[in-house]
Amino acid sequence: MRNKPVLNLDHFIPYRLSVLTNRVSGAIARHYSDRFSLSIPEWRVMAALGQTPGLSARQVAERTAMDKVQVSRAVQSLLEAKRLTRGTHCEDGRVSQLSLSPQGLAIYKELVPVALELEREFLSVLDAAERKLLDRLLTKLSTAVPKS
Amino acid sequence: MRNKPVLNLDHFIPYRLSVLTNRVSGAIARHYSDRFSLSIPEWRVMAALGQTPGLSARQVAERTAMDKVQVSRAVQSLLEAKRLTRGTHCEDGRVSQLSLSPQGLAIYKELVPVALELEREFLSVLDAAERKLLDRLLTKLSTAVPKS
DNA sequence: TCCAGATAGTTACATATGAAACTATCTCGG
DNA sequence: CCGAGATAGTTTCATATGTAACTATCTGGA
Repeated sequence: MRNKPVLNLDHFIPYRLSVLTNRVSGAIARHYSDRFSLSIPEWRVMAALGQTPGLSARQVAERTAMDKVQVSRAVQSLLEAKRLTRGTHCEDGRVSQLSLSPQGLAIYKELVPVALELEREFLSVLDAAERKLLDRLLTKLSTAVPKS
Repeated sequence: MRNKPVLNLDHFIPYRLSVLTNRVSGAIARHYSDRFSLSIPEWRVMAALGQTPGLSARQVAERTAMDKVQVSRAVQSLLEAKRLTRGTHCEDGRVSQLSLSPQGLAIYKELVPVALELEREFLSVLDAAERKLLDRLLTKLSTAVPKS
């Protein structure tokens, strides 16, 4: 006698991951959108360029796991807000070179501590060993899903 | 001498969670959208009702962490596709009673094993102890983020 | 040198989404 | 019994997003 197969959402890991992630991202996004009206893609682009200035749009896309259209749009609105500068690679006219402008850098410097503090709060329910473990589990799991 | 604050995305847990989650959700979504052209919200509604028939829209929203507009739209398109039935609560005319139709149930029964298999694959890089740990960490972390 | 791909980035279009306003129904105090 | 909220669910509207088509530039082989 086969009983009907059931999927209990409360125990389904992909679902739980999704709910948790959306809440965390939402909470962080609220901070920087309130303060600087930055969208999530915009903030990601800024974070990538704050870490590594001079990246091309494609490189930003790779590092942030965004697609190139998203990056293109975020770059455009950041340029309009004068939070980014864009040059062209000297040897390849297709490639852009993006960096934070002074204004962009100022925002970045103000937001980084906020982001880190929110992460700290979020992780505060875990002790040091658990945090290390979480890091390790995320690394392992990331290898298990296809990049695209 | 203060150096500039840096946020390394590769070590920023909220960001890593987000990338991982989007890849996992995307991989799962591809399966059921290819096979039955179900959107993510639609599948979530079906999963909730497969587990607990007769829920109201609000209850579905609570259980799936979706907002009521999303649920309303998903329900509407599922009704059009005859994958759901809707009645009205006998004592409160505002409240709907949603269940999977026979067609909906057939789809649900076909997709549940697929979802579980994808979860199994996803978790296959972890051993049993690590899986238990992941479960525990997710539970703990979920208590650390505000519901809305 | 020239042209058939490849690649970087943008644009256009159709669809998805979220916030706020709206409708319908219910509840409760007077 | 009636009217001021509360609640369930829908609709509207403005914006965000993904896919596919497009432009511009580069590369490598004939």
